[in-house]
Amino acid sequence: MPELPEVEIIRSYLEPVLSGQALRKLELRREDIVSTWPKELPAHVIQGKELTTIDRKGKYLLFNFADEFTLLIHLRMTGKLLFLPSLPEEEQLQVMENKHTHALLHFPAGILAFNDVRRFGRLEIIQSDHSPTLPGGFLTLGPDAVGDEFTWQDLRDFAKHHSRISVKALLLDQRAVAGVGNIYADETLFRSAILPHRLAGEISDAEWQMVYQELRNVLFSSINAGGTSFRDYRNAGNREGTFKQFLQVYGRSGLPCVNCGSLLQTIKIAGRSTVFCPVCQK
DNA sequence: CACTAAACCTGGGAGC
DNA sequence: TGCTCCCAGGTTTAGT
Repeated sequence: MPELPEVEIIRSYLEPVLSGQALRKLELRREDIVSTWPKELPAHVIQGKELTTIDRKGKYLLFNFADEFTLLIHLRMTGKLLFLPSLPEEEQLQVMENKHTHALLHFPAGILAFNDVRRFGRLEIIQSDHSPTLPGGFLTLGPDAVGDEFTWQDLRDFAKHHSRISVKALLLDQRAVAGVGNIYADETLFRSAILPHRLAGEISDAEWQMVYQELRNVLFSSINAGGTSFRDYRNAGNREGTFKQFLQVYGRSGLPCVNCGSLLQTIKIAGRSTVFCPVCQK
């Protein structure tokens, strides 16, 4: 799925074209991709309401509507948000007829389609001021990885309380820092020259500062390049991002390290494939 | 606390 | 062609 940079690309694309518009209709082709908090809330409660802003926290998109309602969208692995007016007519038709298009948000400016092959993605409609009832995954998010409030000390402090997890597992833990997934975790650790299976409790302050800097650098660079399209990711205009060409380890298992020429290795950490250079990373 | 596997799903690619 | 197996930008839950 999209990680933070890809979700941010989608957010920044949609915000100027949709904010200020009223949601004319929420068309659900499948009911099971939507949940509401509290449960009794009907999903159509946001129909007719003005979309005021589109925010992002970690990998969540927040469509903020009038009267304190918010539509949370998480794309998980293969979810896409496609703004149909940005697509050639032929592609619009394909999206409308695609069996994996599960929801359509009708705005005056056009239709926003939610498409998700694997159906892991979710739409969650919440009352913004009822925080105790919010979905757990959203409530426990740590600081956003590109936000101003995020500091290197957040990483170190999380490590103090979870000293026996690997540094890779820490980066993937959305409670430690929100928005990092498998691609950018591996890229960050390579650029920091740190082995992914090192224990979080044994990372020095200087190393945490390095991880923090490299994480921010790679995320901002990817945002500037339109994100990474490794396989499924497309932006709201159904176009690929261009950051794949700058990946140094992700997807390069068995290929030579760009620094030293050693063959990159793959191990499993926290259930995820992890690619690293056994020589450059210490 | 922390690790693993399984669950949620579909499709693409490799190997036979 | 077709079958089987493995893999996938994520997260949650159950079991050890």
